[in-house]
Amino acid sequence: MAAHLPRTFYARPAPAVAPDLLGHVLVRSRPDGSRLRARIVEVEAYEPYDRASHAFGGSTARNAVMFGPPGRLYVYFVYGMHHCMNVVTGPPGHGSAVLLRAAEPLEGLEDMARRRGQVAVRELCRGPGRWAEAFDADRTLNGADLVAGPDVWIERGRAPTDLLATVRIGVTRDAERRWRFVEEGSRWASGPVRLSVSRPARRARSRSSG
DNA sequence: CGTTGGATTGGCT
DNA sequence: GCCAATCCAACGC
Repeated sequence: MAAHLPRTFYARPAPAVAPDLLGHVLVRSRPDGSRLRARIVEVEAYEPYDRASHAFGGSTARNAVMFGPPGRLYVYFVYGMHHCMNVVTGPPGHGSAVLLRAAEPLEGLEDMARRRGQVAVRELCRGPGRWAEAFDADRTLNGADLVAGPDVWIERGRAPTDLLATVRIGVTRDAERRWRFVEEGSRWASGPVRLSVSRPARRARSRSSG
């Protein structure tokens, strides 16, 4: 099997780990022996001195995993109905993490689609809430070890040719930090994948139905 | 294809 | 009480 990313990979600041995660593959082993696999194309970094982070203000019952050792999964519940998956980074006690926002589904697509409902393959893991649902991730997965645990891990994948750093999505405080990292041009991402929106090449007169 | 608002729980002030 | 690291359907053009 492909090599897991080692603990040292995660033991760095979130804004350093985040872009390095692009291209690697999140794997979840299912009880029946099958696997879910998806290639990471979009992530966001959160640091404890950053008011957008759950860790801002210190450790609580909800965010305690963020303050534990790096290389664990931090799963939280939001908006009363969605879960989001994060990778804990930095030295123990630091309180930083990388939000997993979007991925290209590689294996177990039928399993994902069963939970996601009748949606296009493109929609299976495009967005943190969608990806968590596709991977059947809830708070029972909170704290799972990605390095030594048997259930979920990250293996090496093909690095992107180019990546883009933009502002984070849905963030209102400390919103100016460009800590969202996305594989440039990826059709699997949940937000902008280009620096500027290019004007549609509309020659002469446009046709009625475009 | 863009924008808008509702859903619905729980964490923290 | 307030509002959130979101998603989706409904609308208007």
